Amino acid sequence: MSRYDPASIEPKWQAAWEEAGTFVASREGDKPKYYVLEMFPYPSGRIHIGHVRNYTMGDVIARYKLSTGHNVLHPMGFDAFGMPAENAAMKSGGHPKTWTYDNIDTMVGQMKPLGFGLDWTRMFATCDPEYYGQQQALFLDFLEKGLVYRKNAVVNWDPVDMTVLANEQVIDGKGWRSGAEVERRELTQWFFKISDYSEELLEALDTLDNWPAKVRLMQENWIGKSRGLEFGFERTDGEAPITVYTTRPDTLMGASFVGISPDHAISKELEAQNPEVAAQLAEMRKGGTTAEALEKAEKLGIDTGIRVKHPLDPNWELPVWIANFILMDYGTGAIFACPAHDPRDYEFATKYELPIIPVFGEDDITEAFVPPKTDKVTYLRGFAGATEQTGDAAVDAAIDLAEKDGWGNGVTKFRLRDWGLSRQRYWGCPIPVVHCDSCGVVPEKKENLPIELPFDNGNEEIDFSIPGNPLDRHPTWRDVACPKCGAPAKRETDTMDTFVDSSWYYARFTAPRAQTPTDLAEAEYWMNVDQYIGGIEHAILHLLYSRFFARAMNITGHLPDKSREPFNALFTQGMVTHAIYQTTGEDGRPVYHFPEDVELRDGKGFLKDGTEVKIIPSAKMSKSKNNVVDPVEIIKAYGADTARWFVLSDSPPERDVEWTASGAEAANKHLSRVFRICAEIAEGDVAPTKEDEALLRETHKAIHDVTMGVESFGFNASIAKLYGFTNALHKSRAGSEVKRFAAKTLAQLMSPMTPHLSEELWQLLGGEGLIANAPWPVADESLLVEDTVTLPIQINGKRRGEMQVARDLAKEEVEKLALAHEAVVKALDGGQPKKLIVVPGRIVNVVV
RNA sequence: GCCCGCGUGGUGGAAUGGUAGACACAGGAGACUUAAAAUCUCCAGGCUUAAUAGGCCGUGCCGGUUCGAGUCCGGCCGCGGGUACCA
Repeated sequence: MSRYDPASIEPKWQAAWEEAGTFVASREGDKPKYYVLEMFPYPSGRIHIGHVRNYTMGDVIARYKLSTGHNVLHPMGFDAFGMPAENAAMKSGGHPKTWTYDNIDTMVGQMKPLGFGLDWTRMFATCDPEYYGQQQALFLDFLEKGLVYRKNAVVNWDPVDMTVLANEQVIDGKGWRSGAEVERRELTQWFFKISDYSEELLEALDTLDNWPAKVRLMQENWIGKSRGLEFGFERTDGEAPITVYTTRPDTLMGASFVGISPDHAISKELEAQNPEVAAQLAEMRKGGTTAEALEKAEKLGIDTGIRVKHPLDPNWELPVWIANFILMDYGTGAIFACPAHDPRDYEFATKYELPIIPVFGEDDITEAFVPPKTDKVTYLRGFAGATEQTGDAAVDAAIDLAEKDGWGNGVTKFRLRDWGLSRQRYWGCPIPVVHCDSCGVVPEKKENLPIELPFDNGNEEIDFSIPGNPLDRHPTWRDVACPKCGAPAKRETDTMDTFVDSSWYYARFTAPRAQTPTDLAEAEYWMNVDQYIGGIEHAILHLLYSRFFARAMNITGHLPDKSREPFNALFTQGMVTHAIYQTTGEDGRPVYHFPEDVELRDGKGFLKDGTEVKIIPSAKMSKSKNNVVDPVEIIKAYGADTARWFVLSDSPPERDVEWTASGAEAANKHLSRVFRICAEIAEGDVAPTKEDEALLRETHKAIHDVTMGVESFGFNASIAKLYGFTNALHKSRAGSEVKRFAAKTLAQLMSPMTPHLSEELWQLLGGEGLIANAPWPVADESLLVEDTVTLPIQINGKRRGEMQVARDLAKEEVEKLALAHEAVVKALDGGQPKKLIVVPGRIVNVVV
């Protein structure tokens, strides 16, 4: 009997699938279609174990759907633009393009041996001119429909390198290379009008039944619809009033001061007039642009000297402060502060000794009191509605009053901001417009697309060793004739955010070689994505941007109406995490070490030279943190099926798993065992026995349970059942015919997870054709029900015994049997039960 | 800071509000073997007990709802993800 030898069987079956075109998506026949998509990878250089887990899950679905009679589309590509390629070029020379395509080659080379049922004929990378040229066409169509515009926005500015930094490149408020303190600076940039769709994107969340509730909740909070009051504070100096927006108008009697953003028009006016204010504002603008940095920054304020009148009491004057925690992007960039009921206002008021006046609750407070708006509270200084009411009711009453008295308006606002897509970087999709002195911003002509990135600068490769955007200092690329008037003009040198690339790739996969962004007939057939699979880290940005893009593509005629929500079902798989090993470099910034360089002793980690490293447990695998685990060694040692089986077993797919190297060997042992058991059965010649029926029942139970697991993303549960079924098959003394049926079924049930082994077993057991094409087994319902069940007996909720009863035994009979049970008799001690609960087929609980 | 999750044996984890720990890993005992590997059989939450039976404790911590809570509710603690230029 031959042994399980993945090294020989895996390439054999991969070749067989390729030759048969098993996974090439086809529209043939009148089969239903199924589109399964995993979030495509960034070509970082090597695939890691998280990719294997992600793509194996998608492959299980794809192969399962193929065997249940679907035309399956299961494509793969690369999200290939982005900073790491430029960083690599900066660090070790070379060109982002060669770096990226080399990485893609490597990764495809690593993925193919895993035997994924992918349609490789559709593969593309977003950095292919063929792809990004169509993206430029989309941009031009969006521009024409008013879905793109320009405005000022704040970026991280490194004053030493004279360059824009990504948030990731700002570490503790300092530039990652220069170490200089970062400033916030305004630039004119391109924006998608996603905010026009705030309401629709919010409401449509309700239709996404097959999305995780937590993702919908996160998007709901991100879109952040709020109802509040907008009103003007009259200035005592007679200048134009300051308009504020507040979601808590009920706390107006607790007003302490009016706060304006450092980027507010009044702040800028004062900055121009007053050098002292200018200096203080410069201080406020230090640090990064992230919400976290802004929120956590020490509260800073400047008293403008301006005074305003309280809308409810003309004799009450409030000071106007510039405050660094107020965002210009949200509301009107100005607020009234109520320190008693807002933690940030409280911190600010305490620091600058401004009044703190409670509006509801206790009159004597030591921290901001912020109960949920649905809670009823007692108003000490209410001015609208009842004395005792919920925050929501009080807000409504305050808005009504303001509108009735004519000093304010109830308005609905969204937190969602327009999507800034401009990036001052080389390795991205060029924005296809030209800046002309006389014509202004001129769209490039479609026939000139793609506007390709220049590979070199004249005769030499583009230089990435100097900070800044090489496109900006590339005259032959940058200087062009205006497409409209022909006069000398300059190409836009900003490129697009890489989120643009990933916002429509799912649509492109339906017709990856089309001469237009999509082919409507193909999109009509294959869209929507029936099952999208990816990491929870994309819950907000990528998924929201994609939802917006699908709408924009529908409006511009590139997608059918049904695709305005492009992903019918979403599954967010957990991440594969791994500890980060960190020390601190001479410059005070963190240095990350590879796991193989760290020795673990008593839960502490040490470098070879004995330096202790800080261990940050369970962190997302990230190339920049050097904690990525490479699956190649496992594949080499045990084969692809073992790797696939292993990443699916044990952990529920939605949960994070901490990577450990043990266990792979065990998975391999199990597959060898399955091979051995099946090979023996293939050769067996035993007449039917009285155990046949029992094995038949086990087989049908396995079909049922494994199928349920696959359908519900419970792959770990499916695998647990498969272990159980394998053990049952191994122990069974049934005849050869039933055993062969059971073994063939086992091979089929395993085939989405371990396709190569299953093909081999299928062949060995005399199955017809490829197992990949064999119809999925169907469980015989009549063989699933057991005649008798074990009923646990509880006394006061604690298990005290059990009894065997017929499955459909009447409730009264069960009660009678339970009361006669030894443990119950003892507990009752002659008395009557207080209560008797019988859950048929489940449990009996006696309360004494 | 804010939003969203997660927390169960030595380990990964199972459990429509109904027998907590399925299925595995690591471990232990035995069979086979000259021996080892491989394979096969069995044991296994903690405490109590010579052992078994029995009992008690036990799903991060504190409290609540319920006949019954890992599961639902409230409050903490810890860890992770996102936080709009990492992808």
